[in-house]
Amino acid sequence: MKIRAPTIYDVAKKAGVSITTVSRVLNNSRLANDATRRRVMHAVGQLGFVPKADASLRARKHVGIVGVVLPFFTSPSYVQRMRGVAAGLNGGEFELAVYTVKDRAQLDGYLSVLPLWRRLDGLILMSMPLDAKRTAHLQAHGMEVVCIEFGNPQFCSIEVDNLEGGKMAARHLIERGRRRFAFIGETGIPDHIVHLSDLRLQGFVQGMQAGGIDLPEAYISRRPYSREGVVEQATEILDVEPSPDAVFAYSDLHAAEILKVARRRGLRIPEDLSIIGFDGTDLADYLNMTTIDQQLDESGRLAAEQLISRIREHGRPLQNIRLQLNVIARGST
Amino acid sequence: MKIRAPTIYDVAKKAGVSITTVSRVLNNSRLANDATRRRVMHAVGQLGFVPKADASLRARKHVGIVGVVLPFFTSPSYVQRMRGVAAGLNGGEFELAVYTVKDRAQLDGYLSVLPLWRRLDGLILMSMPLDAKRTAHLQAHGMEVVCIEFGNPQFCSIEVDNLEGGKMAARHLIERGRRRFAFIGETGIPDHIVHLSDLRLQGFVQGMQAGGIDLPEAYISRRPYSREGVVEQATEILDVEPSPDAVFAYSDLHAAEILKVARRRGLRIPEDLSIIGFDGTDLADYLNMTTIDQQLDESGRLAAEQLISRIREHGRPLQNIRLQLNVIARGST
DNA sequence: TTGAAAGCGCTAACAG
DNA sequence: CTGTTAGCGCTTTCAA
Repeated sequence: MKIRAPTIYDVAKKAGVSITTVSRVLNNSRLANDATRRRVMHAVGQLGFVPKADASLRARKHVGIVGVVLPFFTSPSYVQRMRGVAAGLNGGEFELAVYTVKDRAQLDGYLSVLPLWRRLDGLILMSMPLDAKRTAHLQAHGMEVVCIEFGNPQFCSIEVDNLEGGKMAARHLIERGRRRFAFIGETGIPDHIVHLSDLRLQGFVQGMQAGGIDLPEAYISRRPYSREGVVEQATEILDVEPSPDAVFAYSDLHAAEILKVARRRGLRIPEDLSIIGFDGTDLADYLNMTTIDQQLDESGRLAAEQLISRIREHGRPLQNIRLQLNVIARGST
Repeated sequence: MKIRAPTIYDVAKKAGVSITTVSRVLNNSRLANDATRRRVMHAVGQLGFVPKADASLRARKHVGIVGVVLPFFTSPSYVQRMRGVAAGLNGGEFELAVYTVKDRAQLDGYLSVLPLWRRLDGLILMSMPLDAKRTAHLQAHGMEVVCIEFGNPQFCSIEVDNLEGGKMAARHLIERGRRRFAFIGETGIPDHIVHLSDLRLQGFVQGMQAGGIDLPEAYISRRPYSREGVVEQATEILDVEPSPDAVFAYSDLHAAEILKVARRRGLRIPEDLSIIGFDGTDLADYLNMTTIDQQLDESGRLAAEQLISRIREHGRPLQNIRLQLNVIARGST
């Protein structure tokens, strides 16, 4: 039983000829006796031999693979985007290569090296910042790119108005008659990931100001994300006096954790405390939680579709799409 | 004046390093000082160097890509397995190619063609059945395989005792003093996906019998999965007279939906109705829901690790791992 | 973290 | 017509 993939050496041995002969037969050189040729081809068949180079050097117009670069797919928002991408790839004409990136250096490495190899027809960048130098590099090597959560006039992009999202949250809570607001978000996000927490907070503050409400520092909590961390954040925020009657969470994941803490404390939701998340994940649905939907699946699907259409026809006009945000009002507000 | 395309030798000379170092930089290996990396990339840019993919492929021991074949990653259980896989790939020495399969034909297509293609060092099959013919084909072409949720003596596999899982659910509910049980699961699962619902049901029934309890047909609901479908299933089951005081759901996703229906009906959980899910997903945690944990992340991680170790050393003994199931008791029971 | 040197699978001289 | 052998450009030990 062969374990390694067969090579021309194996074929040569099996056919009782030299590797040269095998090479010649495989390359249709006329320097090859017909009987020999048959012997070689028979061995090729027996071994199921496929020349290695052919496998990847298929002189195709494109290689049929698109890459997705993302920080991880631990959190539901990335998952739902990926789900959209998979849907947009539709049918499997393009394969999907996933690159999870854990720090700036690795990201830079991928961005500089991937375009050189030409093993990828295009790249979807999720929540990855892209400076002018990287952009130029990618363009110079003809790599098609779609950015999600990071606008870039040189490439297709799919974004959402995070500032407006914050405002929507504020408006929604104000409409619900809430008055003492709090925000729980992230900070210290590594610099290879796009940071949006502060933008949403800023919108939130603006939205509240428009309603004549203030957000004192004590009601703002930002910290690097971890499940335990959010529990602490929630605990601290709920302990502030007077305690808030509404919390806007940077993500549904944050909101879910806050909800748990609130329930454990015996708070009635939404009577004692309103909670609104951000993302529009399935999780929010299962938790019957109000959230700002940012059409995650759709963003992934669009990214894939745009990318493929640009791969097929390089001249296609760039699209910089801004998806609508919507409040999905549910039981937590 | 040479017209020849530049090679790593040229790059190495220009950057004043060895070809080894150039190779490492090009492959984004972590063994490469940042300054060195920059020097090399600069030389690459200057020379307009493009690595020859076929030479690389030839010299490589393996291509550095593992594939995952799975039906979709819509449901949290797949996501968590994928998360584990990503963790097991650890560091990016291997890239991840994802193949989502929508029907039997597509599965067969991938399984017959991927081993020939040689673009993959190994394959992780999630919830995919594998007959003798496919097995032989994969083996014949030296493809390393790890099966999750489907035992196969020819390959590494990672499984869980679903029958036992059903029993555990029954025992847990009996301990909680429950007496009128119901089961909500799936049926009509397409034949390219491993079907486990009935096995869990069977274990559930056995576990109940051991406790002297019966499960009449009316308390068993099976249907092709959809969110609305589960809502209907739950509604119907809760309408049976006398109504059940405990439900075992085939998956956490089912359980989540049932929980929602129960709450909407004003049932107190767990006083009026106990709900136990299966999977041990984060979702169950967020919902404070009891579940049978099957160590999803761990299964993915192990699969990746086993696969890589077999790729590195083909002779390594096959491992057929059976992971432990655990009841995670939470507020829903 | 780096480099020297021994491969990788295949093609291309060149000799027979 | 066929085999020997020296590369090709890149990767992978292994030792420093």
